[in-house]
Amino acid sequence: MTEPSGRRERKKAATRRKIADTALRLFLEHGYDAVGIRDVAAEADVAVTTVFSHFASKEALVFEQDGSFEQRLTRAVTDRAPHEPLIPALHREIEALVRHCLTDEAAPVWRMVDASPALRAHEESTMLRHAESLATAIAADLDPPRTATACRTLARFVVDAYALARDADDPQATVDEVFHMIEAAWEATRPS
Amino acid sequence: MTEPSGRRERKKAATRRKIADTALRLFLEHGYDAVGIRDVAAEADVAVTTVFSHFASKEALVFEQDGSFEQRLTRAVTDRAPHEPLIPALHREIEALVRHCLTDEAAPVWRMVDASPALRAHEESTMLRHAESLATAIAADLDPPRTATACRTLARFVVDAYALARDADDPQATVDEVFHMIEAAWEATRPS
DNA sequence: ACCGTAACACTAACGGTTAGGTTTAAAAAA
DNA sequence: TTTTTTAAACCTAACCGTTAGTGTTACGGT
Repeated sequence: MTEPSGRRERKKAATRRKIADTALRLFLEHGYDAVGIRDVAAEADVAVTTVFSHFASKEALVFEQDGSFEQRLTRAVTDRAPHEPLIPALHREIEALVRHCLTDEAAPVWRMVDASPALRAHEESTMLRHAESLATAIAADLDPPRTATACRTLARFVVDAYALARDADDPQATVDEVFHMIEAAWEATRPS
Repeated sequence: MTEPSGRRERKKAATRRKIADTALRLFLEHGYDAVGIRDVAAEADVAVTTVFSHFASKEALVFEQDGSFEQRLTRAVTDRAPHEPLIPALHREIEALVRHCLTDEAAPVWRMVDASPALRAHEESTMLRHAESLATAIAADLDPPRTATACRTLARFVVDAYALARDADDPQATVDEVFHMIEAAWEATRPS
């Protein structure tokens, strides 16, 4: 059909990035609740409707490039070294993701998220969606297969590890401790 | 101070119940999204502001008597028979709670909740709040104490069991399977 | 009988979100 | 090139949940 070539797409992407950048800047400067969509639109020099044609909601402006999270989780399962056990691979990936949240670049955003109920709620439900796709990735990639329930449960436990570690005093240690429990839970699903 | 006696309180309770009943009826009849707060207020013959003086949000109209959930979870921990192990007590309670959701009375409401993103999001975040208070209840009531992280993790796993069972094909079996994993995870936290 | 106050009402607005219909400019067709 | 089509962005105006401001009523304590 339409070969993806050209100015139109570039302009669209530029508009999108301009909106997202402007929004994040304003949010961090003045606080998420203090900045309205109309403010974002004005500062980015676009119409309000344009904002919503690029982003489904105000919260989505904050989690702009969050497609990566789901990808990284599922790839940690599917792209791992042959015969590498599942849990350590997930352990490593969650640890990396948690560490990324503590970056100087990412930390202020997460502080903002934790401060806003709307943003927290949005994050929680996207986490659950991610857990679902992680569950299917796990189910698809299992040498001795497990129950669908076991896979779904593991997936939820894994995203729990992420969530728990993110607002723990010692995120690093928390990831390890939770994964120690996850490992045991997963062992218990071994078909005898 | 003011002894809680009399007509005023009765009238207030009556108004509250009338609003909640009307709202739930309209929601089930026409769908949650199709019914506005103004519709609820008109049908209950109260002002819109009165609705919000009794309920914090539109979603709260659906989860009217949901204070019981948190209580039942924490009481399953604190009020259990002396020396009864923790996990089976939680197992029984979650099983009972899940079974309650499948009641002819409660099932349509949950179908409605599952159909509405707003309601789902609301439920998810209240679940996480419940997990937090369950975690403190667990931490307070432990013969050989465990890490705060271990308690929080267990609490989240338990509410995961509830959530997973509620939209599983065989809720009963799912509760058992998830709790089998939880039991193993909890064993792994035993101080050696 | 009186007063304080809790419950409710009314109006008007704010902020996120969407629908309707128009303009602009890129892409494809002629 | 010129024409036609299409998709991005615009504007206006509204809808809906929610809240603030400001009464008004009637219950309860004195």
